[in-house]
Amino acid sequence: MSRPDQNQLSRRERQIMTIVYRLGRATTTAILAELPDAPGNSTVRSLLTILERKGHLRHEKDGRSFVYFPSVPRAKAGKSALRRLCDDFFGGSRDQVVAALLDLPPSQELTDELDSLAAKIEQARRRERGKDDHD
Amino acid sequence: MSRPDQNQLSRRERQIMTIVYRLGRATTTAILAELPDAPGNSTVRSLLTILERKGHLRHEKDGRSFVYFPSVPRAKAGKSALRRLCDDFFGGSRDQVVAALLDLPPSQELTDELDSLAAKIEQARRRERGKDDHD
DNA sequence: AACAAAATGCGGAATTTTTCGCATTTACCT
DNA sequence: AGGTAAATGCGAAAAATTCCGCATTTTGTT
Repeated sequence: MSRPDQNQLSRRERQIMTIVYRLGRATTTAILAELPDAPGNSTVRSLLTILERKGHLRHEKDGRSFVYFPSVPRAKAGKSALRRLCDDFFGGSRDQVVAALLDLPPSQELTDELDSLAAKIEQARRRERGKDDHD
Repeated sequence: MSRPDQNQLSRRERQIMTIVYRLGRATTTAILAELPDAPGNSTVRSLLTILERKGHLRHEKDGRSFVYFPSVPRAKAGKSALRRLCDDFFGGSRDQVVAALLDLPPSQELTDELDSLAAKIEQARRRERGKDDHD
């Protein structure tokens, strides 16, 4: 019924998390540059501090600036996000997600990806035949 | 650089939009029931009104209550969300999204879906071979 | 048509977010 | 080592969000 996800974050917090995930690691300045309706530098730092206190971000020192990165690795977070998206917009059907994915932006490399994709399907199939449960 | 999406929504607004998308259509009460840390009934109505004014929701009257639904159809919104998720968490690679999707929560029906899925891939493949651009 | 139950609309209070300036600390360069 | 530009930390104001009570309207029922 409830959702432990980032839906608890405030607007700015969320925007920042998104940017950090997209970038992988980022300094205040880099984030500032990506932020819509960019606020002042201090503002961003405040938010970063808050996000860190809340446990969503961590940071390392690089030279004289802080470099922030998600405390939950991107792959994992992406998976959660995907699960949510799947539930919220596609009735939980991975099937439909893939369908949507396939006709998303018909780009150059899609064709190439298709092969790799088919291979993955096949692989998953085999894997699925092997066992019945896990997380 | 900027993002026109729902990242502009406030926390509650977003939570509500999510619920409405998941449910398709919903009354104040239904939404209230799904909302984490459920506030009062009036509160939800306020938010709904705001979301409607902002153009994210619409409503019809059913009996004596309002039934809200997204002004942007679920399929379309889902696609946008998917594109974003793809960019933010998977470096824009649909490939990786599918990979993540496949080893998400290996459930009962996954196996069945796999077939349908493979078929879709094949279909997309053919479609892709046929033409070079569209939207 | 009168009543009761259920919904809506509104206005403003309480809380959270968001913002920034300014003092202080830190790393790089000469 | 000293100077300086660049970063950080903090505290508090401004703005936005969130919340709700109460009056009013609407619908179903008797």
